[in-house]
Amino acid sequence: MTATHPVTRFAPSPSGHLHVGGARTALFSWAFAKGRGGKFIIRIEDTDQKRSSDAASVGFLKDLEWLGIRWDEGPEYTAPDGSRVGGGPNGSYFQSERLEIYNRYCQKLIDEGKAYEAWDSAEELEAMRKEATAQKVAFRYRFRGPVSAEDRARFIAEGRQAVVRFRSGEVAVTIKDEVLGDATLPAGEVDDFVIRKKDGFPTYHFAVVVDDELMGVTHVLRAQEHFTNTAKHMLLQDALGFRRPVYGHLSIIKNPDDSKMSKRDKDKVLRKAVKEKGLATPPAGTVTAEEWARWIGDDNVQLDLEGAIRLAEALKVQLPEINVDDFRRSGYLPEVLCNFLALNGWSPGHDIEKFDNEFLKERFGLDRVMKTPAKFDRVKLLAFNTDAITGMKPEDFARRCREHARQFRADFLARLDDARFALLMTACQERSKTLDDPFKSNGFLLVADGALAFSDDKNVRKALGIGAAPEAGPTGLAHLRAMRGVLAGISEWTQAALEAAATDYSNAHAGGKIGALAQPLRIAVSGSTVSPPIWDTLVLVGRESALARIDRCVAWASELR
RNA sequence: GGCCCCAUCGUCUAGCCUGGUCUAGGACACCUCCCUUUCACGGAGGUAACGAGGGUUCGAAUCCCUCUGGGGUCACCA
Repeated sequence: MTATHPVTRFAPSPSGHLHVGGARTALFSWAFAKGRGGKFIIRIEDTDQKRSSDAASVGFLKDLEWLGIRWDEGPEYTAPDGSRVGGGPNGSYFQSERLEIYNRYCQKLIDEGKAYEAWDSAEELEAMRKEATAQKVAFRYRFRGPVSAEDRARFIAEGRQAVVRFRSGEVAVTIKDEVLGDATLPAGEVDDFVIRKKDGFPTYHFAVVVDDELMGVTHVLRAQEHFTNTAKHMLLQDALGFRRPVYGHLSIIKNPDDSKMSKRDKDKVLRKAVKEKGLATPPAGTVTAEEWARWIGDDNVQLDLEGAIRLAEALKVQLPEINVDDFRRSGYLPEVLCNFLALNGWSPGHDIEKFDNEFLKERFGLDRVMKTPAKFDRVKLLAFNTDAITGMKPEDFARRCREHARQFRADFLARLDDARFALLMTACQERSKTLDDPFKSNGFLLVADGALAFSDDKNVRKALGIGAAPEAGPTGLAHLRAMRGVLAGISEWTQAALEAAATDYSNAHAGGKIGALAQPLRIAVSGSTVSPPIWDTLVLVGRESALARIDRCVAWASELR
């Protein structure tokens, strides 16, 4: 590959979910390569045996696909539309399946005297670190002299295993970075780091350097936490005679409170709520006692998503969206998420801020990437999503909501016939900020007439005229009683007929103020003062249910004082 | 703590490289008013930033230094 055809890669450790920070890195890497006629590769960095690597380990691939980020090489994946991505000539794209390759290069380094076996135990290393801390210097591992053949044999007999360390040499290293600029680490900063672990697996530093070379990676975009590591990678590249990719380190994405956006944030919110409420046992139907105990006992333990959602509902707290999948569940559009993610850390200039991935691909470059960390502003994301939904063709909105419902709101699909579902869509589009809003805010459509709870709040009382002075005229409740009769006698249960009948009534009895009876009706059929337009709502609920609900509401409200 | 990096409205950012056109632009949020059968949408205005201090210069948001603040990293995790 020449410089005109760059190769980028996204190389996460295995995970079932794609974090927004990772999504942005992937998006930028994809845009950079694809906008220049190059290739985008995905590689799984699963060299840590302690982290499980079951089938769910590449669950995040579906998130990438959903965002519209396709890879030219990498794990094989079949998209929901049946198209296949992945594969490629440089496999395996799982590092755990490339051990012999790493070993070959590792051995080469040992043979050339550029790396060596180190037999220190964890305790010995710990002691050395303590010593360094006591002397207030940073711990740097250095070659401790050759190990004699007898010692080596003894270590092996004892069952000890060696790691392989890279002999870094005490040289200053200048990190070249297209985003942050160049930085020089003084001599001695890089120590003799481990390149092969006791278990025979390569460390990240070693595997990443070997794979980037073998896969022809020309440009590496990764999280800023790797910035200093780059020195190690450069030293390794020199020792191995490898080419050096161009590096660009991306700043982190932060929460509004300045903390780093983390997958643990959900648990953080839940723990806080539990603490505030002084809960000692899990609310019924949320998580099992064992899960609860494990979770409470260790702040590093994360609840599984379903359990976390149930607990959040029970505690009445809102879980923060962290993963791409969370935003999907909340009804955000993938193109909006991409747009917004790109805006966190990059901008095309000229006051342009709404764009699609095609535009990103054409315009993205490292020179306009921000060096500073960005706070993830969900409010602005929501505004972007709202704009996109408002501008959507009604048929597209309906189609995408239906798809969303299939995944996350199956009960609506089951309960509403096609005509009503379609009406719900048209009634909701202009007031929806997400694909989930039509469902989230219209739960009253699913409850049985006899189970609808009326909200006893200020707005409801005002609309119903509870406690109003008699001389103020007929109350909302009185209008509701009267409208019950009007509605029962209506010939056709359509928006037009309902509105006409209500208008007649309001002209005759409410001074032409339709709101005087629309609000009580809304309360009666939906339980609160908020719903889609009232005539749509009445049609959605249906005549029989509407009348039944009005009766119940009248009975309920008559008891209010 | 050592090493490295960074610094424009509350937030995301434009401008900085190639000093003057910047009494610093846009977007989201916020405030006011209008529209309105609820909620939301929409319309019209408005508040709001160059972290501090020194230089360089006729002139600095833009160049240099110091301070302050923030971030990253110092694993047999990636």
